[in-house]
Parts: sequence; structure tokens; C-alpha cells
Amino acid sequence: MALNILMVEDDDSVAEMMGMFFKKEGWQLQVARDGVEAVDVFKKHVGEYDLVTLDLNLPKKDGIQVAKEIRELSPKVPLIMLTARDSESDQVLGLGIGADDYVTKPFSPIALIARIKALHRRVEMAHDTAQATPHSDYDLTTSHLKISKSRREVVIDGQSITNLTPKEFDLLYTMAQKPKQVFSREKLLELVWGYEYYGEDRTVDAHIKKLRQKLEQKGPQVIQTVWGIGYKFDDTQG
Amino acid sequence: MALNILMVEDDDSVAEMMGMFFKKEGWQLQVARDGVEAVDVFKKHVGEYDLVTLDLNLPKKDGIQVAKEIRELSPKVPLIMLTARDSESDQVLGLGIGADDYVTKPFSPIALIARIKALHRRVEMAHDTAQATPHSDYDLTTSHLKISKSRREVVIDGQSITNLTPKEFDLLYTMAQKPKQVFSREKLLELVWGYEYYGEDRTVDAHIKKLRQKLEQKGPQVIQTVWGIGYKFDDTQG
DNA sequence: TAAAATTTTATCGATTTTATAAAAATCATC
DNA sequence: GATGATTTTTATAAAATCGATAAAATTTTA
Repeated sequence: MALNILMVEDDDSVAEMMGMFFKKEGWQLQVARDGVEAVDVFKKHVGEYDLVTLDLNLPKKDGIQVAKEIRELSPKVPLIMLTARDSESDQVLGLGIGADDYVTKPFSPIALIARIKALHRRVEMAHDTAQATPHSDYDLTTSHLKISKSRREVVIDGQSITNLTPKEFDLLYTMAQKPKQVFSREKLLELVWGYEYYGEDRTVDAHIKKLRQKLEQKGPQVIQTVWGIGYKFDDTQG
Repeated sequence: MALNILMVEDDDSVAEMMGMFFKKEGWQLQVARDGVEAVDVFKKHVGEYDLVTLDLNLPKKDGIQVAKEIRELSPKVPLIMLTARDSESDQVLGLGIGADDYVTKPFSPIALIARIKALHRRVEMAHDTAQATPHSDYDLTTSHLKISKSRREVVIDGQSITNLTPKEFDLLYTMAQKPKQVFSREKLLELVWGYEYYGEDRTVDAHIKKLRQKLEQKGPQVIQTVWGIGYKFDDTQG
């Protein structure tokens, strides 16, 4: 993941700090210091940025206006808004600018990086599935089950399951994407709950249990325990 | 996760409070009250701390200088800077010396603990290749067998073995990485069980026996006893 | 060949890990 | 805000593994 990021930020210290963290990740950073510069730079390199972060309070032209103009140039580029207060975040959402995420200041560099990775992963996945399943309702098919992300529905041996909770669905989908691969509880926490979540390993167990309950009413055992390591999805046996 | 943490903090009330919270987590806390003490303590116990938290504003020697000196002694030790909310220029300087995260004061104990856990997990994961996404299904192939670390699976003469315990798998993988090389029991204890483990040689024998049982049901003898020395992996004969 | 040393095998309690259920906390919706 | 659904935590039971020991088998050596 070698990202090219445009950061619109008037506070040099913030930009500089993020530059150092991005460098560690191997990412390129371009900084624009006010709204007018932001639009100019984006226009000149349209299509080149993988992601834009945008401060709401900017000199010369405010963040909302900049967001709108960027959206006109590139309707799909991932956009993260940086806002000073929660009330502003609500504003951003209310305005329907089409920001993909927002982060309130002050934020930790790690947190912003986590958000960028998560957002980028979402975008990549949407891209993949769009290519992979243009003719099918389902995003993923294995021996015994079919999964539709848009409908949040799982079909196991022809029987539909629509009552999975969000966590249950995400857990199943994450593991089913790589059948037979063993996922540690820590890895599942990172992939399903997100980098910024800090919970107990046992939480995963609890969700696995409920997921198994719902799935195994209607089909074979598809989630196996790998003792001392974690869990895996495999519906090719039994 | 039993961490040993060095907290460099001149405010006793902060240190004391964190001490209580860390205790709940089962973590060890060492406190240094000024910059000079910090470097002294770190130097004396170099390599022993899993993580250092460092206040930027310290008596005697400032946090930036302390960070630099700690970095020279241990380039990789996770380092979290604690900074006053409005001194962002300090943040930048602090981060220039390779801090891994920073937390702005005042912070809640829970938040700092969360950051510590996240950072520690990140460091652990960087070490841990077992959970990484593989390029191929198998990490290692020899005459009779293929080994997949991510699946914790061994295929011997085309037949899959998925019921190896963690120790059994690690033992096989360790030896199979260098076929024909003889490993003493001590060496295997070190490589598989770890440096800190002080156990009996016979333990290795017991695990070798169980491993052979599982493997030799489905294929040829792949682990040979080297009398008076130890064991080796070799599946080129038989 | 007999004795000594080493390896293999079998067994078992202690420890670690996982499953399950239920309580507590959080979140979302009206 | 109250209510119900979801998520998380906690407690305990159940299962599997680990590590030590000792006995049996094998190999070495005297």
C-alpha cells in the first residue's frame, strides 16, 4: 500500500508531523496550506491522489467549499475531513459534501493513519467486488454458502440467513474471504473491529459462538477452532 | 501481555494514578522524575522495558533530549510522548526523534492504556510473520511434504494433516526449514520453546514422538534420531 | 555378553485454552 | 429519555495440551 496523499492543512506543525508518520508508512504527502492552493494543486494533479485530508477551517476558502470543488473534479476520491469539534462533524455530515470519514482534532497520528488505512481498504474492496461479481448478486461463494454484502445476507445450503448482526456478518465475511487460513483473535480484532479498538480476546469467542449458532442451524460446521492459534473458515469437509 | 513500562513524569500524581491502573493490567511500572534520572535508569536497564512514556516538559533535561538518548541506546523501543495540548511545535520536535505515538495532556488513564496496548500489538504483529498474508499457499516444500504457516497445515504425500498442536507444528517447521541439519534438544528448546524457557530435554522427545505418530500415519519417516546428538528432518530417503 | 547409557513410550496431574451462558454495558431508535 | 437490540465483559465448565516422570526398549561400551 503506497499511497499518495494530499493534505489540506494550514497548521505547518500538524502537516510536518503527519509527513514524518506517512514517511514511515512509505506514503507520499503533498501539503496545501489554504483553500485556493488546495483546489489549484488538486486540479493540476487530478487523479493522482489516492486520498485527500481536508481541514474544515482554512484560510482564503473554507473546507466545505474546497470539498465541493474537489468532488466535482473527482467524485470518487476518498476524502477525510478534519474538524475541531464534534458539532462541526455533524455539520459536515449534514451538508452532504460526500466526505467518507471525519476525524476530530486534536487527533493522534496513529489514529489518522488507521482511518486512512480503513478507508482505503473499503475503497479497494468495493473496487474488487465491482469487478469480480458484475453478474451475480453475491460477493463470495464457497462450497456451502453464498454471501451478499449489499444485502448483508448469507445463504447456506440454499437457506437464507438474514438475521446476522453487523459484527457477526463482518466476522464471517472476513474469514470466508480466505478459506482455510487461520486468523488469530488479535488479527480478527484488527480486521473486524478496527485498529483503534482495544478489547478482549474473549469478545471474539462470544461472537464466534453466536455466529456458529445461527449458521449451524441450517448447514454444516463452517468455522473451525484451531487450538492455541485462533479460528478458520472451512466448509469443504463435513 | 505483561509489560514492563518506564514512565518519565515529574508530576507524582499522574505517575501514581497510572501506577494503579497499570497494576490492574498486571504491568510493571518504573517511574523517573526528571530527564537525568530517566536516562540513568534506562541505561541501567537497557533492553528490559517494553515501552517508554515520556513527558515533553521535564526538569533538568527536556524530553526531546531524553528521547534522543533513549533512541541511541534502543532504536526500537516503543516510545509514547506526553505533551501539553497547545504546544504543537513541541510535538513536531518530539516526533522528529522517532516517537511512535503521542498523547496530549490531560489524558485519561484508560486512553493511555489503550494507546499502549495498540502500540504494543502493532510492534508484536510486525514481528509475527505467522499471521501475515502469504504469497503462496505454502511456505516450505520438500520431497514429501508442503507446509503452510498461515493455515497451520502440513501436506504429506498429498494428504493433509491439520490436527498438529502448536508445539508440534512449530517443531516440524523449525526442523524442516533446514533439512538434514541436526538439532540438539537444547537448540530445539531454544528455537521452539524460547530462550526464557528452562525445561527438560525429555520434553522434546515426547513431542517428537507425538509428531511422528501423526506424520507417519500418512507418509514416510521424516524425522530421524541422531544418536547422542539430537534429531534431524530428512525426507529424501525412504 | 552384561552393564551402562540413551532413547522411546506411556501415563497423569497441572496448566492453558476454549466453549458456554448470563450479566452488564453500550448503542440505536422511537 | 425509555426501550429493545446488540455488543462486550465476566464467570465457570469443559477440553486439550504441556511437561515431568518412570518404565520399557534399544544401543553403546567394557
